[in-house]
Amino acid sequence: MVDVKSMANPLFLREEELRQGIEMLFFAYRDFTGEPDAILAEIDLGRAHHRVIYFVGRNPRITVTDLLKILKITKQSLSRVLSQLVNEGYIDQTTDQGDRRKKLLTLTEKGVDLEHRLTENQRKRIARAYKAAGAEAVQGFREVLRGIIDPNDQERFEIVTPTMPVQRRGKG
Amino acid sequence: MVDVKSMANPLFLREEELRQGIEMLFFAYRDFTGEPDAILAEIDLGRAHHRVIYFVGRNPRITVTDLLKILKITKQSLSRVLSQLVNEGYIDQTTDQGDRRKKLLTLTEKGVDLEHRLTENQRKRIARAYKAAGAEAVQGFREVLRGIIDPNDQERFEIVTPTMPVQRRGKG
DNA sequence: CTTTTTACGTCAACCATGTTGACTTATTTC
DNA sequence: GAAATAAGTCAACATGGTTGACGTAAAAAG
Repeated sequence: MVDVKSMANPLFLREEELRQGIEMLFFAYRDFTGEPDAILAEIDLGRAHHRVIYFVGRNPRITVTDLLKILKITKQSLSRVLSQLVNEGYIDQTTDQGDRRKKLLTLTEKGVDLEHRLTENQRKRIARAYKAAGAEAVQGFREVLRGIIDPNDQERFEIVTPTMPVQRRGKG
Repeated sequence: MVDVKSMANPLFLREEELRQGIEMLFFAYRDFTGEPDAILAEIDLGRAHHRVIYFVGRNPRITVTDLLKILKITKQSLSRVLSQLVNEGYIDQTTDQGDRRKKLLTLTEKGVDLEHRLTENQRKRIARAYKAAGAEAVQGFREVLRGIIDPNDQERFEIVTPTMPVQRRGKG
């Protein structure tokens, strides 16, 4: 009887483990976002611009409203960075011909280039971590992280069944 | 031959999977930090105060310098929130008797109370995700997240061998 | 066809939290 | 005694969020 709490809870939901989860998220996010900032600073842009460029790149022809839903910021706040990105030729705005109230946002070639430069570090960081941990750990990583996200946005990350079926232990 | 890239790379390090990793981190962190902000707003504090309270709670008698290393912000920036927290009775400062230059920071009872209120949501969120994903997924989550963190801080999260030994596949 | 709603934009003021730079005070270490 | 360390302070500034009010064009609803 070394650890009463863990005996009582087979999923190890001890305070300590939960706190480590909190902290790992903090450290991971801190380090994850740290690197692109140097590149951004050189061209007088900030982290907010990065987020916009990223999600426009990921969702070509996205509307302003939909972008706001992803970022969960106000339109006034978005406006500041978005208009800058349009003015400086990173993003194109076109009117939706089906609904002419909507403006569709797309990265220009210049925008795509910047996006790649910015996320290169992040992709490498993730790739390194994935490789070190192994495919099975990646699957667990995805499942837990998905569970942390608000239900609304969880759909974005359907659990992908691996190409080569992996036997799962526990409730499979 | 449906997916050439995944054939060539057994660890599924495809662009798409990496990007999903990037996005999941963004969404998880966004939602994770979202909830405590409401509580903080009521008592005229911000996220920065939360971070300080959290890490002082986790590291009683921590020095200012060590706290700065965790947060990776400037002392001027920390000073603003820290002095506020001391003034309002959330944190106690005592002089280290071994090295009287150092000031040791500890949560007061009031500070502990607030810390609990603030992290309650986050702990529940993590616990929910852990429970839904299962112990094995949690292990993978930890391994990957740890790999994302800068080497300097990885030591904080030694891989814990589970109470009940779990057989690992791959390089074990 | 008029009204209402939606999508988008804009001006203005404000706040939180980060930065750099310069300088001070104790205290400890060399 | 000099140098390094721990902490604090003042000032100016940048970024990126907020609320509130208001305007315009287009679509949807009545």
